[in-house]
Amino acid sequence: MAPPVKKDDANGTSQRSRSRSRSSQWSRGKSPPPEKQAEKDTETKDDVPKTRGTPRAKAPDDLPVAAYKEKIIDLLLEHPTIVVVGETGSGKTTQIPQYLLDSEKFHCLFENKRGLRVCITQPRRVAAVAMARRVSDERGTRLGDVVGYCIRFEDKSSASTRLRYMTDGCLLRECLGDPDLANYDVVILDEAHERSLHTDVLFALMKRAVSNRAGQLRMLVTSATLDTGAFSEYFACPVLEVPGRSFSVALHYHPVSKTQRVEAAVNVALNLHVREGPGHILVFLTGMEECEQAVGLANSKLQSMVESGKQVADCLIVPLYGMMQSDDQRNVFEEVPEGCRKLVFSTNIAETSLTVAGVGYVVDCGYCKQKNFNPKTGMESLQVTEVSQVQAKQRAGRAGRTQHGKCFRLYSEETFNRSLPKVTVPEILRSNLASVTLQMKAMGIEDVVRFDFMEPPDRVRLVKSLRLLFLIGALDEDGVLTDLGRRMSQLPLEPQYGRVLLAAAESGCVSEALTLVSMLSSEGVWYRPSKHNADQWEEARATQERFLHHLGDHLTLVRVFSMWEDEGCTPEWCKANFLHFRALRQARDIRGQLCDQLEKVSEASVRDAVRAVRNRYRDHRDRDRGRGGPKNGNSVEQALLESLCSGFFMQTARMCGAGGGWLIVGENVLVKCEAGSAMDGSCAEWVLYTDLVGSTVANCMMRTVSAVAHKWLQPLLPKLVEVDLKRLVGIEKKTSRQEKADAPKDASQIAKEREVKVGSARERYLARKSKPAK
DNA sequence: GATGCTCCC
Repeated sequence: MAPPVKKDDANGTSQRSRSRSRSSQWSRGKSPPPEKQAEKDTETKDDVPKTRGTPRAKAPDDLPVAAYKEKIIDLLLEHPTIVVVGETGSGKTTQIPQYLLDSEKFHCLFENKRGLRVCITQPRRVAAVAMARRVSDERGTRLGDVVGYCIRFEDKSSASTRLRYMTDGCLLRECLGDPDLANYDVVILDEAHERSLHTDVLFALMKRAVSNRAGQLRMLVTSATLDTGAFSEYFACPVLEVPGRSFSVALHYHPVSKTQRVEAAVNVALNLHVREGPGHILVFLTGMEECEQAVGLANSKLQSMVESGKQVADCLIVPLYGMMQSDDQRNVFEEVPEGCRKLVFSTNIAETSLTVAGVGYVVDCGYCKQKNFNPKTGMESLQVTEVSQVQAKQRAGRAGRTQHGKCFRLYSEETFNRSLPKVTVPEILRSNLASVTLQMKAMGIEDVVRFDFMEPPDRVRLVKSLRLLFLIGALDEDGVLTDLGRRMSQLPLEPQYGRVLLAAAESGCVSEALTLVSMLSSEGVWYRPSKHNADQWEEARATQERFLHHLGDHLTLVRVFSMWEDEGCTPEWCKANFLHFRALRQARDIRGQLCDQLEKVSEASVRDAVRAVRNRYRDHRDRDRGRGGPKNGNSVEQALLESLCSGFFMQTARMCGAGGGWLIVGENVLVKCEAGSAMDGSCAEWVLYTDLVGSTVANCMMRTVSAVAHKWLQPLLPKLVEVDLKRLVGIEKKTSRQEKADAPKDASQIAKEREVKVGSARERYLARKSKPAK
């Protein structure tokens, strides 16, 4: 463990009485040291070889992976693809690329004489950067020279770069222009066990590329779990196991009912605190509310223990979750004085993304939240789900990084073995595939439905994504990529947003559309304090209400962004207005990138248009400040909403009855706006939404909603019934056998028509019903 | 009667 840093305590109060006040003071008040620290750079990657004390450029030569150096090279000489299983701390991410780079005999394998080029993918940006830094240090070179990295917004590599660390998403995008990856001789897909969406798609693309390149492209897949059957079967390749180097973790099972998990977790944690020796405590819960609740609970329980005269050591109690203010998040990683224990209540952010140093005890509630996209309804839900066995092991492993640890699972061993799924459902089976499908089409993969995925997504999911791409004009009726589609694929966006930008570029609102799409792409602009803090919660609600635009949430977002820019893009303004600075800054970065890329793919000149708007805005700034925006702004606002329709006309709904909600087009589903929406309580005839959220069809809500005019939708809506899925999927055209297969389609057509009739009958009924009630 | 785990281009 790192030596404890002397931290002077301004209060000078006694160790004993401090436990409560200190924790609250640390988690809020004192601002962090004024170092210019990038967000979330506190992360350390599991694989980084540990060096004690001051960092040392040389890699420790006792890394477990070192013993396998020759074996890895030989295997990779012999097989185009291999899988390496290495537990945390084996050094695989940093060392293997160097072994390849330094091996004479490995170089001989390749015909090209430009020098070996290796690409190593990571699921996370920070990891890609950290790994590149580390390896560059070890080799004593300048970052960006022999060793570099490439992540969104930042390419720190050059023509001389041999080892290129990058995010999986970046490599996927690179595949667009270069499907066989001619730029590389070796590709290493790291952290494959995480099964990120992009890595899963890369599996398939790489398999193809390896075969196309006939021996001149080698691939190495690394995974942390032992469950590699799926990998070796899919790639038909050997698996090499490298031992890890972490401490043992003793498992304890302590089943509690699902509803009591927060309180139980707090009790177990406090018990550990009172009884056990050194080592911080990390508790896994499902979300922000639970973490905040647990912090409150733990503080008050500890307080009453102290009051009842119990001997309790000092303890810093903090929450940790992604949406936390960055100062607060940083406090979690600060050193504590000797003798003081950290008790961290965290979401699964601490599972892989962030590492809290010095953890000796883990409490695992056995649940996590998982995002799920329902292709049938287009609904996104966030569900509390049982963790997988792999995830549970990952959580437990967090206790054994620096010492022998203990892990308390709030479920039985039987549950672990019988009920928990072995692995987490891969993202590709839970996600909206529109973007992935479009990219594959753009790479020339025609038959997406029968593509050789390692774990093929649902047919419904794939077909739905094709349908969506057809609706927005990215594919023609035979599923062939259109020119419009090619341009959309070039933009790092969900295809629907890409469609909106391209439409906006033609209709004079491109600057506003760039702002809107950037705000939508950046997550969580609104700061919503925990409900446990009622005053702050209400203050936030009231403050945010002032931004609302009467035409909806989309224009509200545009307004927020331009006001922020107008106020100098400061974090202070964000704080005062309950907005996430991080999100706005991210939106600004995205906006810049999109502006450049849209310029390349759009026929109109985007940069000029944006500049013109900025100048106009500057000239009129003082006069126009205030809620309405520019006087002639109405037309720009309408143009923006109209552009929005071209990407989202299938996500619109019509007012049903008086105040009864809206009925989604083409579906028989009644929906409302999410609370806090600008359209909540509105009686706009037609609304458009960019997200639909909820857990069941019965309680789904529109999120980010705007009023739209029917005349904008009218020309677009007929497309909804025009789509012929069979043609789209690419099933061969009319044969006699085919005609038979068409019969059920007619039946479904009839069913659909009936559905529409029932829908309108229901609508009339609801309208009647709500009238006398008024 | 109700709200947001985490990443990525």
